[in-house]
Amino acid sequence: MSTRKTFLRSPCAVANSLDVVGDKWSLLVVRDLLHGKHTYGELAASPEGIPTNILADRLKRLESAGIIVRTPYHERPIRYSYTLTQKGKDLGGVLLAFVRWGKQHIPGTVALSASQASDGAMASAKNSRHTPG
Amino acid sequence: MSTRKTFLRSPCAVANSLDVVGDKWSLLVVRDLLHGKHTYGELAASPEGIPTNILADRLKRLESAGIIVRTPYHERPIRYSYTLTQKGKDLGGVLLAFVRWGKQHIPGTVALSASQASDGAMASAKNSRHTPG
DNA sequence: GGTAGACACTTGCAAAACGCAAGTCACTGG
DNA sequence: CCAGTGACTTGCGTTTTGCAAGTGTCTACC
Repeated sequence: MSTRKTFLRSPCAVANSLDVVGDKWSLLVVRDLLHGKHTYGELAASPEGIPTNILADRLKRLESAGIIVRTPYHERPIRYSYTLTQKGKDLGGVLLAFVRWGKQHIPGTVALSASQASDGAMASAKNSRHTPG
Repeated sequence: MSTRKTFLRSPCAVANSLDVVGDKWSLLVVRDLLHGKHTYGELAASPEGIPTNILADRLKRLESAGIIVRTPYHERPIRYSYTLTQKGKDLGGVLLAFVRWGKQHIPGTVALSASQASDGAMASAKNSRHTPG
């Protein structure tokens, strides 16, 4: 399902990355996945309150972008588990950059995710509160 | 300008960063500004072709978010020059993370910005004026 | 075996954002 | 006076978002 399906609107890596994950929700889903969540219900329960139709749509998009994979973990009422591919895990660097910027420039924010993903610089985000999100 | 003017939908730095620059165009504007562009016309001429109403809106949003500042460079037909604040320049780290990810995972993309600044040097991207992206 | 949940989604709209084209305003140059 | 440029603004149709409610399949309890 991927034989030259992409016309790039420009060769810029930033522009094309944003075409894939440049919306308000995709990276939050990746963040939660990186955090160890892996079911639809866990993802839907994040404190930002993603609408369920958006979540379903983002999961489809992220899957077809090769960022996550969907594997059944229960058969008869079919239930899927979502996990990051390497491509998805590599977004940890982007998440970390956002965490750093947000912590530095938006008062009241803390690092709740991505800290141990690709850089140990802020692995101390665990001693704080740990309500999911 | 930082006395709890906004209700954060969650304390997560990623979520709040995305509320500010989590759309398809804002970071491209920042990229161009980092690249040395600074007038409306230069920004509108980027290869991704941002619609002018979107550009005008993003410039307002980025200004009220403290990411850019607008200073007049011509008086009688008033013309403004847009430049990044430190907060805006610090988004270079995010851009760089996107460049890395895009180059690694999206075939056909190249780093047209932020790449030659390598790792930590983004913050010093002032007026180097490389080839426009 | 009937009712009550939970989980993983879908579906139906209304509201907002986006994107294209065209228009405006203040000048400059001929 | 008329064409043109730079910096926006306005109109309007399309797309995406967001809220609520609904569906289907099971498990739990009585």
